[in-house]
Formats: sequence, C-alpha cells, structure tokens
Amino acid sequence: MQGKDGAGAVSDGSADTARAAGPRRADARRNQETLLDAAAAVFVKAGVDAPVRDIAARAGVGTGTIYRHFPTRADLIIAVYRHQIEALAEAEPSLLASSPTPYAALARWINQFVDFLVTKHGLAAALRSDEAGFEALHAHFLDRLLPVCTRLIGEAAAGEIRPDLEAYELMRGVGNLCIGAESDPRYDARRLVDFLVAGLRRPS
Amino acid sequence: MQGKDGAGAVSDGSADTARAAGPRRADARRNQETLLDAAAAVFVKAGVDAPVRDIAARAGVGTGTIYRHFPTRADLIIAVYRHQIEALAEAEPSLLASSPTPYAALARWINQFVDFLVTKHGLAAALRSDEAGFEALHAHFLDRLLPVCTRLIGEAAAGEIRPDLEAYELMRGVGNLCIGAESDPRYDARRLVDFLVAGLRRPS
Amino acid sequence: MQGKDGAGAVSDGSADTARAAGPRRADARRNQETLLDAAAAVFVKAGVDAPVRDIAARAGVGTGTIYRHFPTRADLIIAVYRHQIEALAEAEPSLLASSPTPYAALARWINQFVDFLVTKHGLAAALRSDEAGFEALHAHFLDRLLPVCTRLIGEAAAGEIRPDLEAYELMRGVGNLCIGAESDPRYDARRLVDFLVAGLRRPS
Amino acid sequence: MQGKDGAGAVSDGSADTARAAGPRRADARRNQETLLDAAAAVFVKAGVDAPVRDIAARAGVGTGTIYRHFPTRADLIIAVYRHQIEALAEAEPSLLASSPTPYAALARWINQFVDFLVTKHGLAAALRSDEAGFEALHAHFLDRLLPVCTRLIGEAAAGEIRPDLEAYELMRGVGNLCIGAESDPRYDARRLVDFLVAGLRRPS
DNA sequence: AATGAATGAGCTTTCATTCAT
DNA sequence: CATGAATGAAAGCTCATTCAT
Repeated sequence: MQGKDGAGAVSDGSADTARAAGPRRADARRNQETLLDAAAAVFVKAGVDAPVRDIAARAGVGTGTIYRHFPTRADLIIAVYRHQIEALAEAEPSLLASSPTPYAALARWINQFVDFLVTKHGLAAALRSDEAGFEALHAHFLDRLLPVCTRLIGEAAAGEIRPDLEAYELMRGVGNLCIGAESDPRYDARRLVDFLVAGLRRPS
Repeated sequence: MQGKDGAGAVSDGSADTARAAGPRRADARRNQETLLDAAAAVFVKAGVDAPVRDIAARAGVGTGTIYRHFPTRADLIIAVYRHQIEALAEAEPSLLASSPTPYAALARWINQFVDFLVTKHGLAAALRSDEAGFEALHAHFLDRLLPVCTRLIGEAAAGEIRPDLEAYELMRGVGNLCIGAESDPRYDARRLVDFLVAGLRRPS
Repeated sequence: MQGKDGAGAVSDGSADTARAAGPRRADARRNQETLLDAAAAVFVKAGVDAPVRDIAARAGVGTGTIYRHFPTRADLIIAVYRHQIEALAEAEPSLLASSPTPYAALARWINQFVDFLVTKHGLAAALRSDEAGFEALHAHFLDRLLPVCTRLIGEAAAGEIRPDLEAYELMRGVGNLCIGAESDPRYDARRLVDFLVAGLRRPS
Repeated sequence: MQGKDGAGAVSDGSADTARAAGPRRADARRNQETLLDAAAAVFVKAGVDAPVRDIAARAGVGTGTIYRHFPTRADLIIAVYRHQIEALAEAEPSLLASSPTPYAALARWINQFVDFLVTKHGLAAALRSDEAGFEALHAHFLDRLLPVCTRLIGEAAAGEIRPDLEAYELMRGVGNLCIGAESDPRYDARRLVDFLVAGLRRPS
C-alpha cells in the first residue's frame, strides 16, 4: 500500500511526513496543524488556487514557511485533504455530544463536509496527470469517512430520517451538488445541500 | 412497420398543428416523433450509448431508418435533446392542471427533467469536440426551460415551498445530482433528487 | 438465336427490349441511355457491385427506376455490357479521325476497352450459374469487337507496331491484365496495360 | 499448428523434407533434384497434369520412384513449386553476371518466371480444397521472390526502364497474362509477356 | 411511371472472456 | 501466475429491395 498511496508524482519530504502524524516534536506538529487549518479555511473561502500569501497570513507565518513544508501546491492540497479528512473523522463524537438530536449532528457534519469538498474537487484538478494518485487518495477518503457517515446516519435513522439512507449515496450526492459551485455566482451549493438534508427528514 | 397501428391510414388531425421543425409530410413527422420518443425512453433506461437496435425495436422501425434520419449518434442525441426540451416546455399546463397542488406539479416536472438529464449529460460527451455547438444547445436549454421552471416555482411559492428559490439553482442542483449516475450502481440519483425536492417544502 | 441469347437465367422483359434498340419512345430511350452511361461510369469507378443508390444518384433518378428497368443486377450488368460494347464498336471512326496516328487511336481504344473490362469481368461473376448465357454474351463481344480491333491494328500495322499482332491475343492479354485488379490496391492494371501497349511499338 | 507450412492437407514425408534441404544422403538429394528438374520441364511443356510416365522418362527413373517420393500429384506439384522458386531466387547473380545489361537480366528472369507460372497456376487447381495451404505457399512465393525481382528492377532502373516500377505489380501482371494460356491455342502468353517487358523500357 | 423512405438481413468490427502456454 | 491468442457474442453500419405516395 506504501508505493501506491497516490503521492507518487508529488515531491516527497514534508508531504510524506505529514501523511503519518506530522513532525515529531510537539511544537512542530502544532505549527503544521495551524498551517493546515489556515490553508483549509482559505481553501473553503477562496478555492484551492488561493494565493500562498493569504494562507501564510492567516496562519501567521511567512510564505517561505509554507514552501518549506509543502514544496508544491499539490503537496499542500494533499496535506489539507488528509487533514480535513482527519478532522471530519474525529468530529463525530463531539458533534453527537453537542447537538440536540442525532439528525442535527448529521446536518452539522455534512456542513463541515461541504467545506472539505472544495479541497477534494481542487485535488482532482491538481492531480490531473496522476490518475493513480488521485484514486488512492479517493480510496483513503472513502475508507476513513464512509464508516463515520454511516454511524451518524445510523444514529439518526432511529426516528428522524427516512430509512435506508446510504452514507455513500448521501456523500456522493452532496459532493455532486458542490461541483462547479465556485465559479458560478448564481449557484449556491450550500443552500441546495441544506435542502437535500432537509429532505432527509421523515415527513411529520 | 406495416401494421404497427391499425388506423395508420387515417391522418391524425391534431398532428397537423403547424410547427417550425420536422419533415414536411405529416406521416413522416409522426414517424420522427415516434422515433424520438422511443430514443428518449431508451436513453433514460440505458444511457445515450444504448444500441441502435434497441431504439429501433422500441420505435417499431428498422435500424436503417434511424441512420437515415440521424446519420451519427450525435445527431440523434441532439434531436432527442431538443425533443425532450420541447416536451418539458409543453408539459407545464397539463401538469398544473392534473396535479393536486402546484408543488406536486413541480415535483412531477422535476422527475421528467431527470429523465432528460441523461440525454443532456450524454450530449456533452457526444459533442466533446464541438464546444461551440454544445454551448449553443445549452443556451437553448436555458432559454426554453428556465421560464417554465420559474413559473412552476412561482405557482408553488405561494405557500408550499420555501421562498426565494431560483429556477436556475434548482435545475443546476438537480443536474449536478445526476452527474455520473449511470455508471455507479451504488448511487441512485433519482432518490436524492426526491430528497432535494422534499427539502424544498416549507417546514410545517 | 433469340431464346438462347444468354439472358436465360435472368428476368426477361425490358432487359430483352433494351438489348435490341431500347424502348420505343425517344425520350424513354434517352432515359435508358442516361442510365446505362451512369451505370457504366460507376462500374468503372467502383466495380459492378456498386450500390444501386450511387448509380441512381449519378443518373439523376430514383432507385426504383433502376429496378423497373433492370429487375436484377445481372440484367443491369448485361445491359451495360451491351451498351459499352456498342460504344466501343462505334468509337472506331471518331478515334481514327481525332488521333494523330493510328497507333494513338489504338491506344485510346484499348484504354476505353479497359473501362469495359470491369463490366466484363463482373459479368462472369453475375452469371456464374448461367454458363450458356455467359458464353453467348462472350461470343457477342468477340463478334462485335474483334473486327474493330483488327481494323485498328491493321491501320497501325503499316509502320508503327510490330507485325503479326492478332486482335484476339491483344484483347485477351489486356483482359487478363485486368483480372482481380479491383480488389488489390498494390496492383494498377491500367499501368501495366500502358506498358503492354507501349511494348507493341516497333523498336525505333 | 501443423499446417502452417501450407502442406497441411497433403501427405508429408519427402515433400516436407524437400522443403528444408532434401534427403540426407548426397546422392539421394541429387536424384531428387534431377527429378524435380525433370518434372518442372515437363510441367512447362505439358502442364501440371502431364503423365507421370513422361516425367519419369525425362528424369531417367521408373514411375515407382516418382510415387515413392511424391505419393500424390499435389505433393509433386508443391515440391516442383518450391524447387522452381528456389531456382528463381538463386538465378539472380548468374543472370546479372552473364547478361549484357541489367534489363536483359530482368527480361531473362521474367522468362524463367513464366515457366514457373505453369506450376503456380496448376497448384491452385491441385489445392482447390486447401485454401489455407495455398495461401501459405503463395506467401512463401512472395517472401522469396519479391526481394529478388525488386533487386533486378533496381539494377535496371538506373537508366534502362521506366522509374517507379514495382516488383509486385510486374510479377502480378506477368502472372495474369499467363492465366488460361495452356488451353487456348490462339493465345500465346509468352509473346504478350515479351511485349509487356518491351514496354518497360524507357522511350529512347 | 417515378420516387425515395423504410426495412432488416448480413457484413464488419469490437471487445470481453476464456483457455492454453 | 502472467500473457496473449482464440473465440464468439454483440453492436455498428450498409445497402438490396419493396412499396406507399
């Protein structure tokens, strides 16, 4: 599984390191996380082609630091992609704990998932020449998040939402709704996702 | 195609309604329509790459007839595309008349619209080399159907659905949901469209 | 001689009429000639198996008209065969008149003869089951053209070409050179006929 | 795959052996060669259906010897065919050496080639039921002789003959001229081949 | 009598699958 | 196992032929 994890065409070094759990020293890892959080936020707002300067500014570092950790933009996108996947995977318990109902937790998770989709769709463009790499990252995405979404749906399925909803189908549907959303001001994907999520509720 | 229809010799008065497109002779135009109806139905079920034989069989004609009218598959897809657009445009009054509520009419129209999307997405693939042609057909699509969908939403907006819903956004959303649906058995686009349409209703 | 003229296996009627002098009315005969000219031209270019549509198109008529005059392909081939033989027979004086030397006239006649051979060879295939019919048509061919070719050779024999050349031998040789030429792109029969005709000249 | 060598339907044994290098013992091979030379000569004069007695007589052996080596006539024809091909292939240098000009060498080679064609055409009849076998032998013929003829043409092309002459076309043309020559006393194929070869010369 | 749209058998090509090496 | 030849089902496309107009 090592050699086919999809980072093939991308420069190694820090990107590869980031893939596991980040740098060894705690402070270094914290820096890295800050940086990825910042990049993720900027990606959500301005797309994966956002200026490096903006990301650096939001992270409170110099642009050189970004390039030190992620030599190419693809490296950065991949790292953010993994980072957001981790965040989505780890968000489950806290969402369930802090939401009034399981359905509300699912809705909030989907909202965070939409943020991630900017990165995911950008990834496809960034790795256009590396089909295998993209496939591997996509597989990682499914491996990690399908179980999470399935559990969230399961919690809500008890009474709030329509039965027989499949996590794959929901995630794909939300993913589809977000295609091309960045470039079209007349199309607000998030609104439509809200409609879709609303439509999951059982008719009262 | 001999005895396909016992009353074939009797010309159908209603079909004589003057129309811009179509062959001159009345029977030829009726044949053409039969053929396009059949092709549309097959496209919905089996995609735009469905065997010509299947389309011919459903239309009750020989394969040669298809090729005579539409020398290439792109020609056929384009004709079906226009035909379905017309059908969608003309369906409005009857849907409104025969549905219990305007919302139901909209929902049924969207359902028919999903059928059309198979053709629309197939069109993109068929005209991959003809960007300009595709743009023109897409423009025609918007010109013709945006007003229709806007009116249907307007009817329903009075009380049944959430306000401020834009026809463009809805059609784009439904269109997006149907991307790649043919090739993925785990993904039922129509189900998700139903969820989306359900989500348009005002919370009671 | 009537009943064994070689059209035995072929449907009778108009084909038989055509054999003599064509239809009675002048315009009908002209139509017939137009049609045979067209068929001959198409045969030369695309062989005796050329689509009926192509012949009809070149003659400016519908396909049905071809079938009315020549119910089977064999009928058509036979008619073209006779038609071309007549043309070859009648070409003699004008060729002699319009060519600088008798040898040039012979060369041009042979060139036209090569056109005819496509039909002649096609005839054999078309009448495979009717040996007697083929023999009769072949005899007609010899009866009509051997004298013509003999005269042309006679004119040229005075000084331009080798003595003792027999028309039969020359025509057979040219005929042989054209066997199987249609199906083999690497073999240009007309080129070789040109060589052969060139080889008839007396060494200077 | 047995029949790859083209003699599939035909009895094996000496025919197959002959293909490689002939019998082991030198004297036996010399006998074989004498026999094939004789058969070739008889074939040229009297066709491939010549009586075995005649061949045996010319080879100075008894008829039993012929049957011992070549159980069926097809075996014999195939062996002669291969033998003549070898002879034609090996004749090149000596012809070039002993002829006044390359063109003369080519003309003499073509003359010998005409001898061979009697066998070649007879082969087609003998193997009528073994299409694959004939194809294979024909392929062998082309493989072996096309290069030889190409070289001879190349030698002569310098100045004596018309440019752009293809070996395939020439050999096919000569082959065609010899079709049906045996059975028609009014048709002297060799004479026509001479004309054709004469026509290859550049006009002086 | 002429036309050409319609038909569908059949030819060609493709391609998934199998099987032998 | 890996390879790639062999197979044949499936589909595209052509064109001879018919027949309603």
